[in-house]
Amino acid sequence: MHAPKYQALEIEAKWQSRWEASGLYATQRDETRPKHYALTMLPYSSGDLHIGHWYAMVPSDAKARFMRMNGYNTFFPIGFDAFGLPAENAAIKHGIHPHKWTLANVERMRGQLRQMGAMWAWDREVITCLPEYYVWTQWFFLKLLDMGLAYRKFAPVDFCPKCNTTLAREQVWGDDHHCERCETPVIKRDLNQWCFKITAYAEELLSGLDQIDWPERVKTMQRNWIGRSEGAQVTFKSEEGDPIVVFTTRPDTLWGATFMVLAPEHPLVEKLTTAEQRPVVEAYRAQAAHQNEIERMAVDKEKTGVFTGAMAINPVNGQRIPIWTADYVMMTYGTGAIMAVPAHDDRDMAFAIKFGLEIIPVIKRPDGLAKSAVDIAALREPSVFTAWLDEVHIAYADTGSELQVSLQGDAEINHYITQLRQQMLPGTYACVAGSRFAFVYADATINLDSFANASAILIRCRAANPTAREARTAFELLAGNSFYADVLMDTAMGEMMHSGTFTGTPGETAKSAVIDWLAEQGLGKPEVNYRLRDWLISRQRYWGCPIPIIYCDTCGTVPVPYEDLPVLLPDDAEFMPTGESPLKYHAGFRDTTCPKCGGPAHRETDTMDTFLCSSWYQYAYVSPYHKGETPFDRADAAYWLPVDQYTGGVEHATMHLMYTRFFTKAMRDMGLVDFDEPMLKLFSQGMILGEDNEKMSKSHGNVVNPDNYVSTLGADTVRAFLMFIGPWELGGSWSSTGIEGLNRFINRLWTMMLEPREAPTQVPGDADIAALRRITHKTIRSVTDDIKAFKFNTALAALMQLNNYMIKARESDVFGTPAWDEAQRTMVLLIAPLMPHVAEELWERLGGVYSVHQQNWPVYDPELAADELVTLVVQVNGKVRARLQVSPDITEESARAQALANENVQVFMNGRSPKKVVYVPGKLVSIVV
RNA sequence: GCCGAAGUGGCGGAACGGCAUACGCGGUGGUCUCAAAAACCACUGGAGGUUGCUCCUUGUGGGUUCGAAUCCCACCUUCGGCACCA
Repeated sequence: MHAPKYQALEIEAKWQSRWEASGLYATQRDETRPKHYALTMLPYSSGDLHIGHWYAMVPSDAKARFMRMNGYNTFFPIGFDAFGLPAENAAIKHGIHPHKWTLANVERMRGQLRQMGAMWAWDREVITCLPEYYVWTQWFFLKLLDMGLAYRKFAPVDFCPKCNTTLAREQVWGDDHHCERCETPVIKRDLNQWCFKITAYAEELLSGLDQIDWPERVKTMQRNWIGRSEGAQVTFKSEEGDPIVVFTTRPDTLWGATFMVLAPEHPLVEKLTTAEQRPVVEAYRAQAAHQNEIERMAVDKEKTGVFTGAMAINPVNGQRIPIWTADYVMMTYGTGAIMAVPAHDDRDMAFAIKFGLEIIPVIKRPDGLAKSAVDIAALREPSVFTAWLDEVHIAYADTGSELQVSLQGDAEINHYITQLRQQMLPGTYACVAGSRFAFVYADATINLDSFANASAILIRCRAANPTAREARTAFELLAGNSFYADVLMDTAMGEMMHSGTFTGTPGETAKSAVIDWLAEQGLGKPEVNYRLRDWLISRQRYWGCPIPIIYCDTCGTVPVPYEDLPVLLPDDAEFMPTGESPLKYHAGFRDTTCPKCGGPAHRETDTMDTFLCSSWYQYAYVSPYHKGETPFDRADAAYWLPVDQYTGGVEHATMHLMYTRFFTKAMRDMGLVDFDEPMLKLFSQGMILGEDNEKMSKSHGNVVNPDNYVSTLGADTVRAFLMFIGPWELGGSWSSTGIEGLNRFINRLWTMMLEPREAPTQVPGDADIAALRRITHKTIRSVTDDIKAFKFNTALAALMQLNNYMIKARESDVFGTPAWDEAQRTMVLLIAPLMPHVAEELWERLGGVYSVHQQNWPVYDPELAADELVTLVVQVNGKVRARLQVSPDITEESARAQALANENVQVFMNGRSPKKVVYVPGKLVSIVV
C-alpha cells in the first residue's frame, strides 16, 4: 500500500471550486471581531498575469490568510486598474475597441487570479473603467474643484512624444527625463492643463510620514520628493527701485551676496535689461527657451549666463551688485531669482569664477583651517623664515619656488602674518585663505572682506606681480593656485564675519538671528519652500476618465453639474494612428450645451491621469459601484477603513503612494473619512528577476510565464518557491531548478503525512515524544514570528526542517501517538497560509472539518518548546575549544567547573590559570588566560 | 555630488554581539534498475593532519570587546532614488 500520488492540478481545481461554491472568502461585516483590511496594489488589466504579479500577490495573500486564522475578520479585495494607453494602442493596432479589449483581459486575468488560490473577496471587485466606477472619479474631480484644489493653467509641461500625452512631473524618470511608462525621453510643450493642488498638503504629507508604519526607504523617497527647505524671503531692489524677491536657505550669508541671478523666464529680466545688453540678453533667453523644447541638456554642463546691465542694491550693506540672468536658476522653484553668494555655494562659485564676479567670504570655516602660499623670491631670507616655522611647529612644504604653509586657528594665523610681513620684501605679496582671507604685504595686511578692499587688493597685487594682471578679481589670485583648492569654498554653518553688527554671530544661531532682524527691518520674512509640484492630471488620450468640464464662450469654464454625471466616454470613437485623442474629433462628445446658459459649448476632451482611478480604489472596494450621495457606503467604510496592511512595489513611492495620501487628506477635508492616512502599514517587496539575474524583459528573453509552472507543478509549488527565494523586500531571481526543490518538498511532505504504516509494536520513549513535541512547538513559534515579519523564506525553511524531522520520526515508535497527531495537525495548519490547496486536501484526509482556513492558528507552548539540553560553548581566549551538552538551568559554578575540566580546554589553557571567566547562561563560558 | 539598501560556500540565502554557512539549489558517491530518469541514503567552504584535531574564511583596512558577519570609523563594489531646488 502506498500513499496516493500528490496530484496538484486535481487538488487545486477541486478546492478552488469548492471554496467558491461555499463562499469561503465572501466578505461579511462582523462587529464582534477585529477587522483586518489587507490590500495588494491592484493590477493593470494587461490581460496577462505575469510572474511579477505572483511575486507581489502571493505573500500578500499568505499574510492575509495568516491574519484570518489569527481571529481577524480579514478583507482582501481585488480589482482592475482598467484605463490606460495599452488598450488604446491595441484599438489602433488591431481595431478592437478599448472597452472590449479591456473587459476580455479582465476576464482572462480573473481566471489566472483564481488559479493562484488567493482569498480574494471577489464580491467586492471593482473595474475602474466602468461608468459605475468612474462616475465617482469624476465626482472627486468636481469636489476638488469646489474646494479650490483643482485648477487649469497654461504652462510648459512634460510631454511624451510616443504616448502623445502630457505627464506629471513624478511620471518623468531618470537622468534623461524619460516617460515612466514607455521610457521615451520627454519634451516640453506649452499647453492648457488641469492640475491638482497637492502642494496645498505639502507640509502634512511630510509630517504625516511620522505617523505611519511604512518602510524607511519609501518615507525617505517621499521626504526627498517633497523637498522642504527652510529659509527666508528677502527683497533686494534694483538701482531703479524694482523689488527683486529671492528665496534663500542661508540668510546668514547675505553680506556675501556679490551678484544676483534671475531665471531667463523671469518677468523682470525684460524690464531690467539695459539697452546696451539687450541684444545678448535676448539671444540668451531665446536660446534658453529653445533648449527647453529639445532634449534636456547634460546634467553637469558648463554654466552659462549673461549680464543684464542692471545693478541691484544689497539691502543689508548697500553694496551695488550686478544682476545676471542664467539658466541655472529655475523659474519653477522659489521666486525664480537668487542672491548669489559664491563664497558659500558651489554653483554660485562656479559661475563667479567663470565670469570673473567678485567673491567675498562671510562665514568662518568651523574647522579653523587656513593655507598660505608664499613665493620664496618674495622673502628677504627664506632660511630664517623656515627656521621660525620649524621652531613654532607650523607645517609647510617647500616646492622650490614657494612655501606651502598650513595653519590652524586665529592665534596661529595672526602670529604667522606678523612674522611673514617682517620677512617680506617691499613690492611683493602673499596670501592666506581658508579660516581667514587676507593679502599680506610688507607694509600692510588687507582682508578680503568687502568690495572696496577687494579692489584695493587687486590694484596692489597687479602692481606687484605681472602674472596677477590677468586676474579680474582678488579671489581669482587665490583660485589660480591649486594648493588652495580645498579651502576656497565652505558651505558649513559657521561663525559670521564681515557682516556688520552680525560679525561674530555663531553658526548655530546665525540663521534665525538674521531672519528675525530682516523681519524687523521689513527686508524679508521667514519662508518655507517645497520641491513638490502640483499634480498635472490632464492626458490627451481617449481611454481614460473624462474630465467633467464644459467650455462656454459666454460663461467660460463650467463644471458639469453633479446630477449630470457621469460624462460617458462615447463608444463610437474612431481610433486612428494620428497620435491624437479621438475625443478631440468626436463631434457628438465634444459639442454640447452650456449647463449655465444653455448656449453652444464644448466639452474638455482631455481625460484624467489613470493614477486618479487608483487614488481612491481602496475606498471603492468596501462597497463597489456605490449608488447614493457618497462614493462608498458609510457604514461599510466605518467598519473596514483604513487599510491596515498594504503591499506593493517601491516604484510607486512618489506616484501612487503620494497621490492616494493626498486624496485621503482631501477626502477628510470634504468630510468623507475621519482619518489622515489611507494605509497604516506598508510593505514594499523587491523585484523578481530572470534566471540570469537581469530584469525580466522580452529583449533579454528571460521572461518567466507562471502559467507554464502552474499547469505542471501546481500553484502551491509556485507560491512556495516565490516565497522561498529570499527576503521579500529584496526581491530575487527566478530559478527553474529551485522551483523543483519546492515541488520535492511538497511531495515529501505529502508522503510523510499520508504514507500508510503499520502501528509500531514498541512503546515510544518519553524523550522521543518530548523531542517531537519540542520541534513541533518550536516550529509554531518560528513560523508565527516569521510570517508576522514577512519573512516567508525562513518560515518555509523552518517547515522543511520539521518535515525532515518527521520523515525520520515516522519510522520510529512515535508514529501514531498523540504527539504524532499533534505534529501532523500543526504542520497542516502552519502550511495553510502558504500552500492553501495542499493544506486543505491534507486537512480533509486527516479527518479535519472544512475548512482548514477557518481553523485557529496554533499556539505554541513555551514549556514544550524549551530545550532540554543546550550546547554550552567553551572559548579559550576567544576561540571555541569545546562544546558541552548541559541542562539549560545549570548553575554558573557547575558550568565553569565543567568547562575548566574539559580536556581540550586544558590543552589550550596550557597550565595557565584563568585571568577572567565570562559566563553567559545557556550560551557560553569564555575563559581568558 | 547627495540620500537609501546590499556585499556571507559553486549559486539563492540563514544567523544580526556568543557553535558562521540553517533551509534549498547544484555537485560527488551509493541504493534501486538490463539501463536511464525519478525516488531514497551519505558526503559537500578552503588548507593541513597521526580522522574523538588544527589553522584560515562573512567586500577591503582600522577600531571597540573576553568574544564581531553582527557595533563604530574610513574606503571599495553593486543596485535603487534624487540631482543647477538657491
